[in-house]
Amino acid sequence: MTQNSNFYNRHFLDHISLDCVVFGFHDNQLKVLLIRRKYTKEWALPGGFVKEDESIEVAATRVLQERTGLDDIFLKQFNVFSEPGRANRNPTVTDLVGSVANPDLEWFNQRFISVGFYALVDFSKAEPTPDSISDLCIWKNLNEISSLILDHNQILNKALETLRLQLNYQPLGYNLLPDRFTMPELQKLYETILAKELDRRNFQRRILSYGILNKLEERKTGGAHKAPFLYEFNLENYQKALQNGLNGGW
Amino acid sequence: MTQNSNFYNRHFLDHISLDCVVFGFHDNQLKVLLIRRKYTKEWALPGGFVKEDESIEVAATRVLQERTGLDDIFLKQFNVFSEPGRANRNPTVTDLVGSVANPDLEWFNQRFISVGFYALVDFSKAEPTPDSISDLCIWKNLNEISSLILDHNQILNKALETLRLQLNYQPLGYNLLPDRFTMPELQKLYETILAKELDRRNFQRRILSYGILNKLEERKTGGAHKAPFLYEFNLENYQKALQNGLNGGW
DNA sequence: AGTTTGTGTGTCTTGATGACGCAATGATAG
DNA sequence: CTATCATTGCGTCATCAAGACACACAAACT
Repeated sequence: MTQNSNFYNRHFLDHISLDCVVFGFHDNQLKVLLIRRKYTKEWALPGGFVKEDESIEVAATRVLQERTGLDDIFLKQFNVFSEPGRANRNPTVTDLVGSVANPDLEWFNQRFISVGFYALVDFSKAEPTPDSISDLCIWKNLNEISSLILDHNQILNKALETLRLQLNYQPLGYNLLPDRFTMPELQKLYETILAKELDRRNFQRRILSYGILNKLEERKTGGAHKAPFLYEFNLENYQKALQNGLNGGW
Repeated sequence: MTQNSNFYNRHFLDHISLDCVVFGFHDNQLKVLLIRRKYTKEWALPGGFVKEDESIEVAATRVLQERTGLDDIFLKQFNVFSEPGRANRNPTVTDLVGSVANPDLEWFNQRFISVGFYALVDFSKAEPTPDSISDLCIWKNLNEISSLILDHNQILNKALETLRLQLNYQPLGYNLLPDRFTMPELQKLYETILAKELDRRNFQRRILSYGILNKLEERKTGGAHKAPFLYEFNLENYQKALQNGLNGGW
């Protein structure tokens, strides 16, 4: 009985993979971390496999550490992708490495069931790093992402949909914005995720009513036009809001 | 390379299982479908494995068909449970079948990563049926469920938590109540899931404002006290509400 | 200095929500 | 047969959140 297989001398569970939709925010644009396969030059979500002694969350954390250099990433599993059809579209071994010299690489040809995670990271702190089968790992603007391998477009869309839902009962921004930020920046983040415009004044009133922000004395200098105030997240209340939800319907 | 193994002559993927938290509603009580292991007499959630040609959703549907006799069940995956510690607590083969006569049964001793589903079914239409390694399959009142095998208590709690969250932006009841029902019955369903009492009059106003109910002329006879009106779900609006959400925060 | 553009703050209205009142109904008890 | 009682139907009031919008202020550019 083989419970696992070798891949570059590491033990992974058969049939189980994970894919990460890593969101970042920069230049008022929502960005997603992508990797590019060495040989096919196709784009894909960063992903990985599960070691013998790892939970799938630990595995995802490890993968993200490798891809971004960051620990302590906000991570959430949101869906399992398991259509048998996924496997048909799996890259062949040669797609991945360009040769089949290593018999261990046949391991890639099995059917995979993939657990989707989405992650929120501070754009400025991440250092995108490709994995062994990729030659590029970079941020792409959400609206400039075209065709990804396999069902990765579907995974990305589902992640966005989930993020939008979560927005309704969870605070957001701490993991995506720098420590100090302006109200327009926070609003732009919301608008980008929701893909719609919000009223400036109503947005501010609502966000402030959650009590998750500290208003600073300082203003953002350097920009053209009137200098906006800087804010920071009130971590204590932010965590509370994450746990208890924001509005709570019933 | 073994991509799968035999178990009673059927091919399942290694390492992957699924567990279902099946909710039903009867006698103003929220109930969960449980099975009892033949040899250890321990209680567990109904579950199963994934065949070569199945998605995990199809596998869960098949399992639920076998356990309840029902097709077209409301089903939703809500979490993946993958702690390596789960495996340590896996039942031994002898726990499951009482002997190791069949070498295929060693298959159970591998590590499993389990996808959790919750299901909502019409209590009166389900016919609980045990699987091959169980001697009982019955409904248990939510508040009378004690210790389950492995991490099944944790799975159940997470399912409940998810259900409560969904309640905030999705209609609920069509899958759990008979075709025609009274307002107090619907309210009791909500109260049971939320584990708190709601104001009768405010509940009615709010539920009716969603436009997912048709009020019938008929009243429920037979009960002591004033006869309440009967309602049915407006399926068209109900489906719309499922898709678009109820309140929509932003 | 006036214009432009974005920001800070406030008002008005509408609608949803929570708390609660009261009359009507239908079985049951005396 | 009538009083009682629990439950239901329907309504009111106050509060608060949310959308639409007005106006003044600040910083840079012409």
